[in-house]
Amino acid sequence: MLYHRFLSELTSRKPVRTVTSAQIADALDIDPTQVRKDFGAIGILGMGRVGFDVCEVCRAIRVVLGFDQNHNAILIGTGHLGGALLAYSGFARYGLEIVAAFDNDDRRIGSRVAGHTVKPMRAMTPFIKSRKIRLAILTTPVTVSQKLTDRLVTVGVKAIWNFTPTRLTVPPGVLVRNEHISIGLSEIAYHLRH
Amino acid sequence: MLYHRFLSELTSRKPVRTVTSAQIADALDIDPTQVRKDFGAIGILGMGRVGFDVCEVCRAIRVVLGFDQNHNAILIGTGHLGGALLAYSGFARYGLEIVAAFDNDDRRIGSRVAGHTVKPMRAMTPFIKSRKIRLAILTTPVTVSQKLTDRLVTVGVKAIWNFTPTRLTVPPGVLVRNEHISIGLSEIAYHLRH
DNA sequence: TAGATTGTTAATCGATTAACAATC
DNA sequence: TAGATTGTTAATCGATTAACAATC
Repeated sequence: MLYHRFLSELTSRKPVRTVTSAQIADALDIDPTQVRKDFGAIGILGMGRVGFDVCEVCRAIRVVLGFDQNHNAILIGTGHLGGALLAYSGFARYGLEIVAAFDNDDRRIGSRVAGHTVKPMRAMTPFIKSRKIRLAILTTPVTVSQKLTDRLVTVGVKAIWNFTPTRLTVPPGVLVRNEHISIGLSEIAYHLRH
Repeated sequence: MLYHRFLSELTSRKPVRTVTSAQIADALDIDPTQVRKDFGAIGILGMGRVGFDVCEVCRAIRVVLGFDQNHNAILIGTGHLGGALLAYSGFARYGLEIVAAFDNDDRRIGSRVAGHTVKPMRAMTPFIKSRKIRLAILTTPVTVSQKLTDRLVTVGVKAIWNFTPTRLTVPPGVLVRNEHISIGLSEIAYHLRH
């Protein structure tokens, strides 16, 4: 992941063909052996004396991370954070497309947010089924997130990107990725405390 | 961090006095010895036969994480994401208060966002100096984030909470915490790919 | 060829887990 | 007292680092 970011930054600055493990290790402050091990693990072989082909590495990492496949997602909860995510244009780069946004609030339903017409909650289940949606982004109030999760799971959603500060319980086979702000905050608070 | 969240959830459900390391370990799916080690490391001693005092543990964790101290922060960039963060009411719980919001856009300057009047960028440096701000939250376009960071650092900011998808370079002693969406996204994409 | 960089095996380091006497 | 849970020491495991022959 960090490799991918570093390599895209590298190529965006000036077009380079190859990098050595030492260069990467220096920039990312890790051990060069580590880099070679990691690359080897995903089946990339370097070339003696010149290093690794940047394009080849990038491509392989994208495949491993799953960014080469396109995923359709729905977003639930069009408040501040939901709106910010809908407006974010960087998802396409990683193969993610938000294809619909849902909300419970009558004042929001039917309005347009960042190019999406907000749909009512009752339209959610049929939508998931017909479009075979497997990923849902949760930006709702905490009070409804667990109930909603249960509903999503029963209609076939396989991954939930949880932006609400709740720990969700799901059956095995379903992934919950928590994006909880307080983890980052704790690191900062710790640093500021000296 | 995870401990803290688990314990607050536990007490919010029903008021319990003590927990055993085994209970915590079960819930968080780790080894009970690990729990005792961690607690020991921050100076918390359990009681034989009954376990640990919940309140005492929570308090100690908050101190370690720095949540007991209050920090004033400024936010720069009042777009979608900036607005969402300004509207988020959960920061107070962790001792963080956003005391001012800045933007470059004339249409936004002077407008009110979630109770804050957006200030122009030229007011930023004097504000930081007079209020001795040590933390800045960055929700600007990527094009200006590094330049802005340099300015912030020279006027005394010690920590930057970076929500822009750029790797920032800072002098030693300054912390950058990156909140990059693509890390979470890669985990999800990986799972959906099976 | 000479030299730089790789892939891989061996050694080190740290963190996680197991075991158990001490304690309330 | 008896039993459960702790703190801590020892053992295991994995991951990181070092070393070096093979390679372009």
